[in-house]
Amino acid sequence: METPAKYNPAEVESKWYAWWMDHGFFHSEPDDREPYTVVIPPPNVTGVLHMGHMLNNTIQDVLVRRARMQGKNACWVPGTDHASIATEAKVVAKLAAEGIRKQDLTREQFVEHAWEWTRKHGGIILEQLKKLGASCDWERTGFTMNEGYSRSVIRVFVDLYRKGKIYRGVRMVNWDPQALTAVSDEEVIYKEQQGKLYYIRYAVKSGGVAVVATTRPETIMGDTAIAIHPGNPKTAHLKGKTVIVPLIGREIPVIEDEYVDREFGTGCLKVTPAHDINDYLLGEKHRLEVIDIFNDNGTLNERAQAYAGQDRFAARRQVEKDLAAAGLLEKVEDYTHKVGYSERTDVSIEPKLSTQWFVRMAELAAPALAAVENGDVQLYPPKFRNTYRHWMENIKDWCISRQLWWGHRIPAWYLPDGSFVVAENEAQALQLAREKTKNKSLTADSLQQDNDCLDTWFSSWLWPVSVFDPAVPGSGEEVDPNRDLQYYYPTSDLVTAPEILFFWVARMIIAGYEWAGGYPFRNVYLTGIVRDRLGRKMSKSLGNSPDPVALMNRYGADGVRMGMLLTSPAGNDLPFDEALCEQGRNFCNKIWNAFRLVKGWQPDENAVQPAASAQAVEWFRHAFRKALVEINDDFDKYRLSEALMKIYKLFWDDFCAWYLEIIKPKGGMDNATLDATLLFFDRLLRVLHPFMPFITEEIWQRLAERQPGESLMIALQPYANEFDETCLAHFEQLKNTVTAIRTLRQSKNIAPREPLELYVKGAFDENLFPVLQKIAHLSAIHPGRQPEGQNGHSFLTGAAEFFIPLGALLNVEEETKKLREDLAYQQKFVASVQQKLRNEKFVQHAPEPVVALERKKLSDGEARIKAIEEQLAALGG
RNA sequence: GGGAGCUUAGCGCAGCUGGUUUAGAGCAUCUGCCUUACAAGCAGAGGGUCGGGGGUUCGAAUCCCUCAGCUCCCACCA
Repeated sequence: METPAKYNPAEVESKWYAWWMDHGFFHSEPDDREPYTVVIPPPNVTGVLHMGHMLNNTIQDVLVRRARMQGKNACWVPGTDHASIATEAKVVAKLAAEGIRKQDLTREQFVEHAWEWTRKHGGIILEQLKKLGASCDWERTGFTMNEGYSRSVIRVFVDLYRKGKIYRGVRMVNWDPQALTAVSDEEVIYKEQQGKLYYIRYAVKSGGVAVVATTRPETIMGDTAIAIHPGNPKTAHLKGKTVIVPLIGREIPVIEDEYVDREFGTGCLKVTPAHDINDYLLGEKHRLEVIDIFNDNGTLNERAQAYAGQDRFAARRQVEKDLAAAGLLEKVEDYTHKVGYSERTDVSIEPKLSTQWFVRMAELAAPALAAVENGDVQLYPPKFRNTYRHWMENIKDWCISRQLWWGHRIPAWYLPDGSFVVAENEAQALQLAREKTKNKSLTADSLQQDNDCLDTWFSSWLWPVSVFDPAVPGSGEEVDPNRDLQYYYPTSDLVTAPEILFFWVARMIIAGYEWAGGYPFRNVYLTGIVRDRLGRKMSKSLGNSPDPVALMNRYGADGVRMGMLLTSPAGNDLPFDEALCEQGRNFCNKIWNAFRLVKGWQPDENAVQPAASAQAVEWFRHAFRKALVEINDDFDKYRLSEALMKIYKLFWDDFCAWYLEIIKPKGGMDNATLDATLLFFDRLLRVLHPFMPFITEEIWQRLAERQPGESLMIALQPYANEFDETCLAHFEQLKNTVTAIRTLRQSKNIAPREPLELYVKGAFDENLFPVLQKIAHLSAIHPGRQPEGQNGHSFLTGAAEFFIPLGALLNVEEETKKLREDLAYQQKFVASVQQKLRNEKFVQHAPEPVVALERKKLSDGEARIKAIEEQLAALGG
């Protein structure tokens, strides 16, 4: 096989991905091995790959590939989420562009359009993941609207209903007037906004005036009271009075409640129970009338009298004008406040009373809270435990109905009398309805299924269960023990964004305990949020996200993977910078070139292994082992970027810059060294493979003859062995010595290969002399004191003294100055250590090893001072 | 308003239960090199009184208090 001079990622990546697929390496079936399972956080079915996905899926792939190479039965389940609001919004927009309005379609027609859209766009994102190298088991690709999956969702709903954990109720919900649906609290984004505070005069029936401050003057038509603080003298004169709502002339009472802030505005609060959550609570408490003045689309209704039909914002301006004209507007102040916006449509949320379905959460949440508290489920980084606890302890009931068509339709059927039954299907519903009404002649036609869909998260929370077992035991019926669920559940690691810790992670844990007998995953790795250079979150709306596919084309998938991982410790934000991908690409290039070098070495049967090579092999063996131990430790702690950085340095610095340079043959390559080198390369590729799957497979296949179907991705990770610290320390000193010599050459303008002589005195491993001689380009190494009467440069590494004769090259003055500086530094150091040791309290209180260490520092320092003084003397200084 | 976290070289970070660290890598920067694996490279160098102040201790980047700045989560004062 010829080795191309340039590494071509595009070609290599598509080649190996297809080959891996052909050989079924991604597919998993239960067997005797230990399972390692990951379920993908399913992206929106019509979504497009963004940087967040890149990060998230790279991390998952690293974990999965590594587990596979540890001999585990790795199974990474991919799939997509039907994402009801997001998808429905897209379909509505697409139809609108074609001149079709949703309200002109039947539910069935609309859903068919949505399916068509899903079939067309769904899966694009999965194809993009393949380009990244994701080793998912594509035969298990899931979808939250699959038949089996839908059945689980419905069963779970029915099960919860029967357990009394689902109820229907009138509640204040976050209404999205554009999507015409309620959205959950979590889907409301509060934005700081420049608004106005209007001071409005309400006439008091018995004479006088009450001034009320509000940001929403258009809601006065829904006012049913004015509230004051019972202990506020400023408003005491209003107690028990009746006031008249401006413009519409309705009479409303003044109520007293401690909720009212005496300091804010005028101390007088208008109460609009239908349009403000706090007012609603006040209204409930004081049994106030509730007057809803809005239509679902945000326009005002007939109860707003003259303003009926106007949009809420237009009405606000009109009301302001009319109030001003009537002399009822005392003043208007600028006011900054926060307004809730719908995450999906970005229109401002209207608090609205409506009948919705809710899940009672408190009891369900208890085991899920305990799971994280007692460590059954580990969060990485652990700081999220606090947030998790806080949320779970204050959990509120979950509004699960959405006024949408795309999604799982709520399995409730209304009877002619207005009551309802909940069942898995229409037939069962009919049966229940007949039993309930004792009317055997009731027909399906007389049942009307609820029009709403379930919140997307009501299906996502079953993901780790349902992808393995579509038939969740939800109805209380006996379900066949499921082979896959038993084997793969609970999953091992979940990798996701912290922003959906509550949306999704917490609810999956809840669902796991409720229906699958335990936690759904052992570890949760919460990734950072990918931001742009300005620190803004990358998002489609800002258009500040680079196109991942273009990035992969430019830097190779391996390069981008490395770029994503290098600086993304769990839970920290990742300010994305293309330079990181560049670094990744450069590393690929380095690996490729190292391979070209090694591949070019032909074994020479007659060549004898040089001493330097033997030493280098011995050293690198230990260096590799040590790095491996540290890398394994990093993995155990989910410190992937640190693990990667260690491999990066191991390969680039230790393997390429030191090891390969030392063993580079001048003539023929001996077998012993070559074999060792090929083995090292093989081991390095194994450790690298989870991070950079493509280039490692390409090189591994070229490194030796392989059997058909043999692949690095199913090879085993090396085992961590004992390593020799002494050997590593000796080599470290060697490196420092070489660096000192190179620095000397640079400062004296001595060419790198100009031979020099070296005198060594003191502790230095003589076995390393051949290595030192070779890479420092020395003509000779003399053990012993520097020769008398020669000018030269002296330096220290560790406890060894070195001398290099320089003759005329040496600038005595400069050298003396340098030595004096060094001397001063050492003296200061020794002085500080002496001071410490003179401190009786230190010697008494500090543990013995610490004191001994200080003593050693002192004696080493004194020895160095002595050596420097001798050198100065030799220079005649 | 409540809670959590962060602040260490130009940048993004590591430094775990205080003592082999008078602070560590990476990238960037500067200097010298086209040395037949690699200029997407090689060799070398510089750069931080660990946000400010106080305390505990023989000893603090590390523990405590306090101030300042930033971030996130929760709540949503009209």
